[in-house]
Amino acid sequence: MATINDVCKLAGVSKATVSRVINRTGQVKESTRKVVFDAMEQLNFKPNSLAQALASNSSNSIGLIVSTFHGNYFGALLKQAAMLAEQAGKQLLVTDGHNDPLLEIEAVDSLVARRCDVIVLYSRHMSEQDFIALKQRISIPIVMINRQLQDKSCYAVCFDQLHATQLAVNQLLDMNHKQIACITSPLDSPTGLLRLQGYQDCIAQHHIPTNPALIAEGGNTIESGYQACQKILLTGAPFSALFACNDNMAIGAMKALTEAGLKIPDDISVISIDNEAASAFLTPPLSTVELPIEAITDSAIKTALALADGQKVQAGTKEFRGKLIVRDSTAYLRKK
Amino acid sequence: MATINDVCKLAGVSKATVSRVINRTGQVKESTRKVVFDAMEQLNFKPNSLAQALASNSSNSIGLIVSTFHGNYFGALLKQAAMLAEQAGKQLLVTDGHNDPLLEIEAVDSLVARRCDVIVLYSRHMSEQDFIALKQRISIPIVMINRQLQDKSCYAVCFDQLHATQLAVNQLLDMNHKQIACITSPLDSPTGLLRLQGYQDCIAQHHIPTNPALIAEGGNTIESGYQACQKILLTGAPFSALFACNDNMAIGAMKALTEAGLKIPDDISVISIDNEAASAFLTPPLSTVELPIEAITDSAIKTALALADGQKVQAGTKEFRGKLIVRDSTAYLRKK
DNA sequence: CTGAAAGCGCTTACAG
DNA sequence: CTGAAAGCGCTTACAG
Repeated sequence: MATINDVCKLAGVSKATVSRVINRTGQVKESTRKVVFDAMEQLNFKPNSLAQALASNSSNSIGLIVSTFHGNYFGALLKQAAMLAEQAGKQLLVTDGHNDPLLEIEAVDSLVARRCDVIVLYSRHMSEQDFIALKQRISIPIVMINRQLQDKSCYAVCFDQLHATQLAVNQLLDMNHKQIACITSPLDSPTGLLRLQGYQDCIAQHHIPTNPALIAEGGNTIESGYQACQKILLTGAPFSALFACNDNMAIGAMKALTEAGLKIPDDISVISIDNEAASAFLTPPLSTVELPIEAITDSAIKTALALADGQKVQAGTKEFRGKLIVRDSTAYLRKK
Repeated sequence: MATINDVCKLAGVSKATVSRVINRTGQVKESTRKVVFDAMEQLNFKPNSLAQALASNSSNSIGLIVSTFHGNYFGALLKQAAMLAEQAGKQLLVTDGHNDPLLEIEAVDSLVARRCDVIVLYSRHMSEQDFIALKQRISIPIVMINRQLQDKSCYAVCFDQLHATQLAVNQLLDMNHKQIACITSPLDSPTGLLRLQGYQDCIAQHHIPTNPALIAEGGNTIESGYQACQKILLTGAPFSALFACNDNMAIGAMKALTEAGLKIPDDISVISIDNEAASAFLTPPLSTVELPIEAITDSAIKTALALADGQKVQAGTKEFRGKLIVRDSTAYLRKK
């Protein structure tokens, strides 16, 4: 692979000059620019970005850690992030955090070793304490996605989980449902806990006692929603509506309900959170809460870009709100 | 950020020695190893992988270009690739090719600039000619996913598209369907063309004339499947079965059929290709062909790893076959 | 077992 | 407008 020295020889100029034409920096006479350019073409020369990064002390890249590569949710996030990074002329280095706080830290370290200009971390499980420690340890700015942080000196963006949950559950309550089942997200994560809490708060505000038989923990997958719903059905506890903490679990639950001979929404109303692409095309179409995944990604990446650029950025957590989308899986409770 | 020189000073040894303990290479007395190790700990030193790559002339990374970050399909591929790369102790550099041959070439060049040890390219649109030219131009080994290449000196893995299509369409034919509609993938890609051809071949083999009114081009999305199906319905041409070239389009089509008052599978059988996670949970569950996405990724990455390692690898295209999964969206044609 | 020195492929003051 | 030289943070023969 041709190096800058090969170009120098062929063009008969110094490395400094070649560097200037590569980077369009400083003054270069048009005629010598052309000579250098032709030499680069002829040798099929591509500057080694590792060497550039080392010499200029800037890798011109932003590191992104996602919880998992799986699913439409992170697909949308990655797509948006890649687009913004490209627009800004930055490399995007993407890493899989494997949904595990320890592996997330490893992922961050690998990004640190590659000297990213800034790191964006989407974490479901890392404790705030660990995050702060991490932030102190590395000397690269880091922005967190998906978490409401107490520490106001951190950069973070997240969804208003309680609000999203309220939108969903209140919709059921407004339709006169009293006996509302809930399939939760994994309860070892802050998001899972917040959504469960939101559900419980809404129920409590309407002076409805919580019924543990109507709550089952899921794993965010279709299959887990199916199983959790079967578990609730098995208790025999009556309910007229179901709130699933994400669309995938709602899809699984709808299957379990249908198999149990229940009609949606005639017998059971179903609502959830996410607005996956498939949700509008289910039978019946799923009522859900859309989360502004593009907007949150935008905010995180733009903050990161500004930080990488050395700009002063307002610290703290920015919160984004979801939007209720009512479709045909929810209906008013019929008087019996 | 601490450098190797800081560690040298603190530990009172030379760079060579520090390098040896970092890389566990050569002999180092246990006592000095410990001194160096402690110094690294104390300084929170992480070797700069850019400098390592430059000095050792190996970036220890494999570059991967996907057609798009969107969707479960590439999510599964990325997840698998990330796992294998990690196991092998390699960095995985992922880039978005934006489903466009020109941007794919740009993506490859950016990976070349980063001096990946090997590149894996998933391309839907790049012509074989362009690929060969690309391969010649860069001096890094490259393996192609998703394409059957004529040139036997290239490394490639792909699905047997004709076979997958036959599995689906023959299932319909075996169930006595004669009038079979088809929603194609985009016809500007080899995969789209192959699947259409497979459909046409099967029909022809059963001496059934092709009816252009029963064929509509889709865009691989749910929405496009919905629209394509409406278009077919509008022609008024009778059909008892529908083959959609992927699950997403089948989901959209099922919606359109249901809205038109048709029952699946009583009035219309539906089958497709992909076996998305949601497909088993639709009403009715979707018959489809599962493609071994993990296996193909495995093969591509392992080939890449061997190439990066300088091993001799058998060139040519490896082909993988899908598996028919019959569920309830298909039924025997009822005699009328 | 350890160190001095050259080198990886660039960038960037500094001088002219 | 251009070049010589130092330096980025490492690795790797080579010598001892």
